[in-house]
Amino acid sequence: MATEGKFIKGTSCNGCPLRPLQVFRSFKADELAFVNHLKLGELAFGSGAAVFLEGEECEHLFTVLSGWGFRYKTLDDGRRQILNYVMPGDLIGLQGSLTGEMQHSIEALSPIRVCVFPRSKLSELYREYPELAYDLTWIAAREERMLDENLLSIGRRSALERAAYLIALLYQRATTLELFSGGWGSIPLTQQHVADTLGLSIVHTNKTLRKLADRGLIRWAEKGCDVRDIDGLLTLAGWDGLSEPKRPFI
Amino acid sequence: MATEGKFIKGTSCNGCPLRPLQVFRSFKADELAFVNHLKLGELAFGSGAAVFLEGEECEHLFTVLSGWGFRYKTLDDGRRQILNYVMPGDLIGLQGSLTGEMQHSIEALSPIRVCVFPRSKLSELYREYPELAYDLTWIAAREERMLDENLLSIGRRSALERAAYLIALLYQRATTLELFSGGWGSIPLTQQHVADTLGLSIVHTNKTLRKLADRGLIRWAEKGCDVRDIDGLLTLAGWDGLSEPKRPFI
DNA sequence: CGGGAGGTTGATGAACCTCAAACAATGTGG
DNA sequence: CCACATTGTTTGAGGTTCATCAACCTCCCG
Repeated sequence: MATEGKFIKGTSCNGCPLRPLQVFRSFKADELAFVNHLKLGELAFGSGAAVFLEGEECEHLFTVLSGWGFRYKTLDDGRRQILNYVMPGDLIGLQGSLTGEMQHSIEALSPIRVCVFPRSKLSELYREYPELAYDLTWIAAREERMLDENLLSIGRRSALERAAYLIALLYQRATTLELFSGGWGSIPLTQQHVADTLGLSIVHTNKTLRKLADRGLIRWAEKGCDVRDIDGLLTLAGWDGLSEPKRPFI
Repeated sequence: MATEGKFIKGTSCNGCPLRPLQVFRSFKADELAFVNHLKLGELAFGSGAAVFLEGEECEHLFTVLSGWGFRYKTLDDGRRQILNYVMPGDLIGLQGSLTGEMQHSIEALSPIRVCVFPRSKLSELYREYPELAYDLTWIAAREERMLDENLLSIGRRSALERAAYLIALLYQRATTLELFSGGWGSIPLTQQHVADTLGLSIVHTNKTLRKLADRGLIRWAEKGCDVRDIDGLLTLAGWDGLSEPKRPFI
């Protein structure tokens, strides 16, 4: 896999698949026009492709249009920590655009399409569209909130609670985005990904997931995970669940 | 302790203790005037005071002027995770200002003074001062970067490496702010704080810190920690150290 | 003088990691 | 078509790391 992204030029924001979704706020006409003006085109990555690599210069900002990915960092000896997952509507590369160099990597979990913006036009955005600028800050703050939750989970929850929290979170995020609507869909993960998210070894992750499956909370499918009992997961994790009101995206 | 904050009205930005520091970018005259216009006054908290509590409505933004504090979250049964430390120049309450309700708590580690801004004037800032707006996003992205590092540490480093990383980080952040200039200063922590940051029990934290001390890397002082060998800590943690160019603050 | 907060230490067991092996599913080249 | 490699999952054995419990100690303060 790990294919380079394929570039698709000149697609308009009018047919954006995100815009109809309930979760996202609607744009005013001039904002939409401006975002359309920002947009360079789209990129498509195959499953397993590197969207960004740590240390790279970052000329572009991406908004995910479809597909799953994950952000991660590694230590020198190869130990990997997954920081968060990226899903449709998420903005990626903002950190890099502000500081010049990416401090983390991003990899596609499934085939993924992103919308491409040049970072050179960011200052124009800040000057001309204060509400979009506010949205950017809001988006950064949302990411921060997710990281806070994640840190709490890894630092203070047991392996079983952690796994329950992770799967419940991914399930709810995906549900809000209507990714599972119309029948079925699995969370496209390997147990290695789960392990690297929870800070556990793959062996212990396997045994932990088995416990969740034995309790009827999840089912491990071919290349992924199905949720069987979301309330059970939430209870086990001691978590209230996701509350996301209408939110901005760019 | 845990005293309520004492409010001090009408202090100007001209005498701001942060402005002379090398780390911070300088303001243009009109920006400075605007920030001064934003500023309501200052608040002083005693050591151990609650600056913010999770779930609170958040009317104000604070910029730390002096002192140390920490951000944390807790699970229902009381387990606590420290997410990050706040030091002079850090903006706190941004998350809450954007989403209405604080998702984490902040407590003072030492006596702390903060600068108070009303969140109601944020929209004015975004409309009139795009560069300050950009700075706000930048600041949010910086916090995100620190959380990424933290997550990597807790998820994938051993207890000893984690402790080394934490102390090295705090030491370097403090050094950049010239907090230890002119002789001596310790990082004002208890071992309970270290434990809640690293996701360890207090007993094991104690044994881990003892190992660092036995190796001559740190010295545990009365109510705090002195760094003896910063390079040793960095090597042990497998970390390059902090690289912070001039950065914005509000 | 007593009490509380913070630090230190040892014993014991649980949680988790590493090593090792095996299995199923899938794809590849001959 | 089969032999073979690859990727992902599963399981057991044995060892390390870490948590919990229980003391005890020091320092500081009322």
